[in-house]
Amino acid sequence: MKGYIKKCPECGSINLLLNKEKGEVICKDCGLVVEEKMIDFSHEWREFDHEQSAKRRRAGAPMSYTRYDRGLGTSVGQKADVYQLDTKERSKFFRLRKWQYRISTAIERNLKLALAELKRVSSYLKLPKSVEEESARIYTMAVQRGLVRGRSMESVVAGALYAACRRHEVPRTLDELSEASGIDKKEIGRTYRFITRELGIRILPSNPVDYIPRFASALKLSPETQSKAVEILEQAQEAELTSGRGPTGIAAASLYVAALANNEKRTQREVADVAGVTEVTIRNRYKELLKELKLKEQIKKKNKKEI
DNA sequence: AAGACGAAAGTGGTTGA
DNA sequence: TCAACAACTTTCGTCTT
Repeated sequence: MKGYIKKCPECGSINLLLNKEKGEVICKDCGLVVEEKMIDFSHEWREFDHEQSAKRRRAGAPMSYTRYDRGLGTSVGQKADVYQLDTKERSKFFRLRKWQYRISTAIERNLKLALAELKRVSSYLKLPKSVEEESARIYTMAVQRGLVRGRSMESVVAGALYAACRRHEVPRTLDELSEASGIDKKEIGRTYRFITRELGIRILPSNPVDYIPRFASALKLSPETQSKAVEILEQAQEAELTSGRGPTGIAAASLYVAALANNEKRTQREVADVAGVTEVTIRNRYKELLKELKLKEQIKKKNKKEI
């Protein structure tokens, strides 16, 4: 968590002060609270045996970023007990409750809506829990830093999900995210780039291999073909055919070639569709693969054997 | 007729002055 | 901030099976 904040978003100062007690990061120069509600993960005690540990442990259910209040909400009590108080106390009570309500309506109402949307999209895409949690965390930070302003909530949610997928190496294409969330692909890409830049999240370029299993199963290709495709992909990476190219295109071309070599031919159109690229891109990658890896011979040999 | 192939023009994003 | 550029797409005509 600490690693995400490098400088003050307001004045750009790197002079940040961490206040552990309050769980806040404050900019020394302009006073902006850069991040709040941080968690201190450090132990302030040590335990030497099971009994001590049981005595000292005091945490409850795990906190989840997928709950808008992280499962730790507070609300000022219900009306029932108010009537034991005198008039003065009672008005104080109502004042407090009003404030509580106002505070929660600001950030938390947004979060509540956003996280509902996030869960919806995430379950639509059948994303693992860890990714959902990560994206919720990213979204929460984006809200705290005011990055949602001027952008639609949904697009930021989609961007956060995309980022979380990439970080956990379960890549989904922008097209899939777009279909699931109903946000324009370009918009998601823009928001994704914006929030990762602003939050200083480092994302490795996605590995084409991560796409293979999903594409292969969508095309109903055999496991042999799938591993063949991975093999081809590795050769391609050795030959430095992969850098700078769209990972989905490379994955698609490898699958196409592998299917061809294993007599499970799929049309370029079919492969292109599941990979979310065009036939032309597949052709280009395919051509490079043939040229650089001399796969032509391999395929010919294979065909001869079949005959 | 469908699929594969390639050329040409257009798009959105990155980079370097 | 703008122009050059690389990757990718769209579109379309031609060739192959």
